[in-house]
Amino acid sequence: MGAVATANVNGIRAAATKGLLDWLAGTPATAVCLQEVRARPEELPAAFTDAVAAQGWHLRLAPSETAKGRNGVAVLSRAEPEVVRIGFGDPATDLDGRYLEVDLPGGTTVASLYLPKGVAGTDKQDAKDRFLKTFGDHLRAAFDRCAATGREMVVGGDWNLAPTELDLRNWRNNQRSSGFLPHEREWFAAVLEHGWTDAVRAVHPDTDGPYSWWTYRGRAFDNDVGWRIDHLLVTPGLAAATAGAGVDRAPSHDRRWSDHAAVTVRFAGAAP
Amino acid sequence: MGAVATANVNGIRAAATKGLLDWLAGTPATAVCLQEVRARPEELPAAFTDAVAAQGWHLRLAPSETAKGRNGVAVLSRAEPEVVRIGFGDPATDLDGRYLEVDLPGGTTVASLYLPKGVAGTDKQDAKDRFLKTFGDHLRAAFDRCAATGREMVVGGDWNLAPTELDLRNWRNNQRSSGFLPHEREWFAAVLEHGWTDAVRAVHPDTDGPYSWWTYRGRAFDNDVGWRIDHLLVTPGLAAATAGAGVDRAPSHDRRWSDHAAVTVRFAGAAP
DNA sequence: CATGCCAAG
DNA sequence: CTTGTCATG
Repeated sequence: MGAVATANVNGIRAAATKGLLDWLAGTPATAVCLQEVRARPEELPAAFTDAVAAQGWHLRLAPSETAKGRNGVAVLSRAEPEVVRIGFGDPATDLDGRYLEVDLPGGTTVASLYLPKGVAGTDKQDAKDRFLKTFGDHLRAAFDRCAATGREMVVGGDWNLAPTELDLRNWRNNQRSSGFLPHEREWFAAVLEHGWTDAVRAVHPDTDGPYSWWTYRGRAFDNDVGWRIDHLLVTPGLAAATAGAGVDRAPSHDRRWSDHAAVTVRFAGAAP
Repeated sequence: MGAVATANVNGIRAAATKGLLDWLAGTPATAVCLQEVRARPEELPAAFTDAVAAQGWHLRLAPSETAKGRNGVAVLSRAEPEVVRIGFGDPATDLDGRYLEVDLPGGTTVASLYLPKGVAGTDKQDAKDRFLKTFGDHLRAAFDRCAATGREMVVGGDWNLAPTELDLRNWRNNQRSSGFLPHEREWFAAVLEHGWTDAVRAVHPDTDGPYSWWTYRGRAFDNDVGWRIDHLLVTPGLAAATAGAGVDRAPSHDRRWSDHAAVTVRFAGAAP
């Protein structure tokens, strides 16, 4: 029995002052994927790294080497990682702090993903689309490798993409918004078609949401005007072992430590 | 009986959240010179301008037209100004939000000055030195005009200059620092020589300080490692009427609303 | 060490 | 609306 969580922390230094440590202390997860860490390891306050270590976490962090204070993904795990891989072999993005894989003891790989945010009709969307192309190839190859070797894998992250009409509050108004463009949804559908399982959607096949991101502007959080863009994709063995999945929506606006909420999947049995 | 104060607020919007309004409500001053307002009039929160008006102040603000969020001087007065003049006729600096004069009813002029900060040996020092030249001419001309017409005048501001060894804690270490360069001190001495009176120094001729600025770094405020760079210069009639002058040092580090403290001069009799 | 600006989200 | 950066103080 174990669990894996993912959370876009929107600046780990800010989140640390607003309750991230309390959340970490209480999560059932044995591995946590973080995105938008927005700090290099040496920029983390000692008080934070000390507290994380005291809670029994191992931290592996892939900051952006290309833009200070931007992006940055990490994996916290209760077990010490055996192998760490930064990027997925794409020279255009490997140093951007967007993808990190750790192999954990027991045959499970946990990956943290921060997929680029696009702006429809701009060069940012072009960059996102290029990432989707190369990352889609990586996801399929990783799936096949797991199938061949018997490993299990979780890819947790901010995918900056709502897969279906269930996954954002105002889908009709957002059909030309990046994150809900037809070709982005088709891309995600093809990933699932290859064999990956969207753990939260598998557990909640018909509900609106649960959303995982709400803009800080206006009353979006209080009115639950959100998007489900943070996903945990799992290989078939973990999909079969899934015992629950959902969003840890903060109890109140004042208790949020990010504009995203953490997403968690729990597994029955040994894994991971 | 009246009083005039000067304060570099280091961002009036930030100062407003930290106690500036309480200080304004309690000051005996009938006119207050502000520097580093760092906002245009339309950028001030309505709650702030409303509170200021409710306290009975008239606000005249000369923001920087050349750099957003920089400089900016203002005068608050209990009486409504009769005339407002921005700059002192120097095309190189008039639009920089560094100098404002208001003529108040009763024959008193109050000016708010934010003299450039220099960095010794750089073009910033060259700009400061050019300002000293043209502003020194203005000060002398204004003094002579007051003498000829019977007006009184107060020039309050951040002069970015400690006039003597009494005016900074570590003068030996700062002999090559901008703000304590020999030619800057000579410039100030020449201003006094022309007839202007440094009100605080006149009241406290022999004391170290009182300092009016302490860097936010380290424990400068708690250890009183400061500089006296905020001055109120007055014409002879007000110098003769001076009943007291000093620095309103905040009671604690936590109660400061700026890295500068307010400086106040009190007058006996009618003026201003 | 704090300000307001900025690009980004 | 919030993040971290930056230039400036």
